[in-house]
Amino acid sequence: MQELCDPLDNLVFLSNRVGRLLANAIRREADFEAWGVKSHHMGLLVDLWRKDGLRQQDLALSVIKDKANITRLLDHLASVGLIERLPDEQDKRIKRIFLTERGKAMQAHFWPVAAAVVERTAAEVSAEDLEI
Amino acid sequence: MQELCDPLDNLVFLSNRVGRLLANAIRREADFEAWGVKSHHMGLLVDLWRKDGLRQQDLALSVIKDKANITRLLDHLASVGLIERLPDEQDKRIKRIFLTERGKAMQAHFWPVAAAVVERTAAEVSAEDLEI
DNA sequence: TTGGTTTAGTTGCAAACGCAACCATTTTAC
DNA sequence: GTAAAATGGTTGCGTTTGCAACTAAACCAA
Repeated sequence: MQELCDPLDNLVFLSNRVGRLLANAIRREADFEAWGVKSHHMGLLVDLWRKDGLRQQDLALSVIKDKANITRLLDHLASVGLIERLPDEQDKRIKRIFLTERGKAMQAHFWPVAAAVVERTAAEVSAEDLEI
Repeated sequence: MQELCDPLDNLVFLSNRVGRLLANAIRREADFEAWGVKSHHMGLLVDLWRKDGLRQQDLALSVIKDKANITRLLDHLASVGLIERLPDEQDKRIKRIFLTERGKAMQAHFWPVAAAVVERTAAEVSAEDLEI
């Protein structure tokens, strides 16, 4: 049993740790609260910065939060003027999420800081990675 | 800017996805609810299965939840007889967390199922991994 | 020693979360 | 075509979560 499990839970364990190390470090150094958002919203924003015009359902899958939460988080992001919901032309059920100018401005300010943090943690990560 | 960011947020993105893919798959196939715990407790248990006798603070760091939550989650795990808190001899502030026999029994039942799931997802993971 | 700072754990409270039920729209099957 | 099933999004509700304030114990400095 031990032989099977070690690499496996290492994988789970590591992937959790990496994401959280980064999240914590970034939270410390980049103050996204100045933009009117909290840490809960960052996952959504990062997704949108990667790819604009997603459906709420896409975001739910990628961030792995309930679609009900996505609704509420997007309500907030819209209220602080970072995103807007535009109806899909072909499918009237769908609302596509787009960054506003303010949303893109935030990305421009936020990205470099986050990048620096990740680069700094990259060393430890790859070190641990090699063990596996 | 774009050159810097792509590999970096891929890392964040991937590590999130991997952990959650696994978590979801395992939840579907191994019913830990039969042991009186919910998904929220699993991270804690996995940590303890890796290493017994940790402090609550250690668990908080590793699971990256608030230490207040660790207290509450451990309250529950203790109430269903999976763990016990023993005071540290040298430092009276510290409570060390140990698995009970029942806690170890759960590990024995749970590990093989989780292992199978992870092995099955390992293929996609390493595929995505190569992109980075 | 004493007094101030740090660390471990607990409790209160507001916010975020997952689940389920719901409405609207689209797709599938007959 | 129409009825049934599936999909996208919203709302309600009970639980979990993070933050802040707190107690107790250990550490450090004068």
